[in-house]
Amino acid sequence: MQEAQPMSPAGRRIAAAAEELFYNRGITAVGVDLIAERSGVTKRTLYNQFGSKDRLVAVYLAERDRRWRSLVRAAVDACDDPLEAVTAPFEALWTWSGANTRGCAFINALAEIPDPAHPAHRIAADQKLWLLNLFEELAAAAGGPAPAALATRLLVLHEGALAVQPLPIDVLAQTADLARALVRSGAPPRR
Amino acid sequence: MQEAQPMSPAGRRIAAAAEELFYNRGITAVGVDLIAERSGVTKRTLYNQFGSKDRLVAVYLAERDRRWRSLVRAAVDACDDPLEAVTAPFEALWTWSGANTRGCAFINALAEIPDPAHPAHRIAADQKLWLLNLFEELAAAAGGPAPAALATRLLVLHEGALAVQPLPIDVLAQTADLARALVRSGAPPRR
DNA sequence: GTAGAAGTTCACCGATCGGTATACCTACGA
DNA sequence: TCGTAGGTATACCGATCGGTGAACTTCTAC
Repeated sequence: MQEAQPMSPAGRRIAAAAEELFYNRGITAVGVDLIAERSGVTKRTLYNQFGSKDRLVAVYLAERDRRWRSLVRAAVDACDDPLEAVTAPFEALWTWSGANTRGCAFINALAEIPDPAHPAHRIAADQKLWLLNLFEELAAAAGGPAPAALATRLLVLHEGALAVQPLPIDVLAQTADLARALVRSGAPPRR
Repeated sequence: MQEAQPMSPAGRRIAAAAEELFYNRGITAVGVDLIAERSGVTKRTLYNQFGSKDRLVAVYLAERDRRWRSLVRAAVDACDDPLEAVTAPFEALWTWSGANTRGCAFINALAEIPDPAHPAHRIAADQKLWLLNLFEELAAAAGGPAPAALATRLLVLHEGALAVQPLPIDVLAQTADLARALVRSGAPPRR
């Protein structure tokens, strides 16, 4: 998984069009013909570059994942205080979901692709597990009492904030506040 | 919207098959032919009963919503302590999502149906707003200081717990614990 | 005894799905 | 100068999509 995909100009245009369409309209609902037309490219070129729709879907998610991770990493690295760093992904979330009202691309992808054998399924699931792991590392580094439990709770908060994005309510600031409170107080009562 | 749908036997079989298929495979990915075959019914009958696929999708979500709400209502009503009642929906969630690993049907539907004008979109969105409203009512009844803010946070927790369902991690118990801690810390001691 | 609702059978519709075949054009490096 | 990689244009494939038309059966209620 180390390939830096030296995409051709046409390949990049296809990937960009695919991302916009897949995210905003859903993966299954968007046909390859439409993607080709939107990127000003022949269907033949699309298949020369990506081989199949499934592979294009995987590239779409992998590329989005890559960009998102680098945003999160940057937010974490910008923190001096290790306690502050734990909730940095929530700050990144603020930046990431600007005017998006379509929720999380990876959760949405899991909704459309139930098959665990599909490469796109793995990419989407791995993204969540990566974040969970990051939370745990950061929590441990901050010296809290139960880093794994805290990480689980932060992940739930994070995914919850994303999940309600399509609704006409503003939630991000409150969620970030709650996350910070959780981190500061250590992990609340184990039963 | 008060119709109690006196469905015919065939209609009920169609609705049952549609629910199973839509939930487990995704709405767009499932064709009407498959639903008809699974319910042992002709496509003609399906269209006589529901008129269109869109309407069948709406019925699928409405029916699921109805069942879910009655489960939540029952869980709430079973609580004597109004403080305990606030987190009753999390207990209902425990019952609701038995072996489900496909997440929330309504979030998934929103992922596949971006068009706000689609009836199914409204049903899915309304389900979340109903829960938000319920949380606020329960929080207010319990006498807490900021019921609206607490309700928002509980909704985020609830949706987060559902959203991570497809992942191989167990989260429900911890989320319910956190929800209870939130309620307890936000409300003044009873009597 | 008969009307009407519910359901079946089966053929059919145009559109779109993911994917392929063939042939041609063009810029560029050895 | 020539091969080749990247791209275009166009036509095509079988399968499936959501949806319809028309005639026939079966059961039930008035």
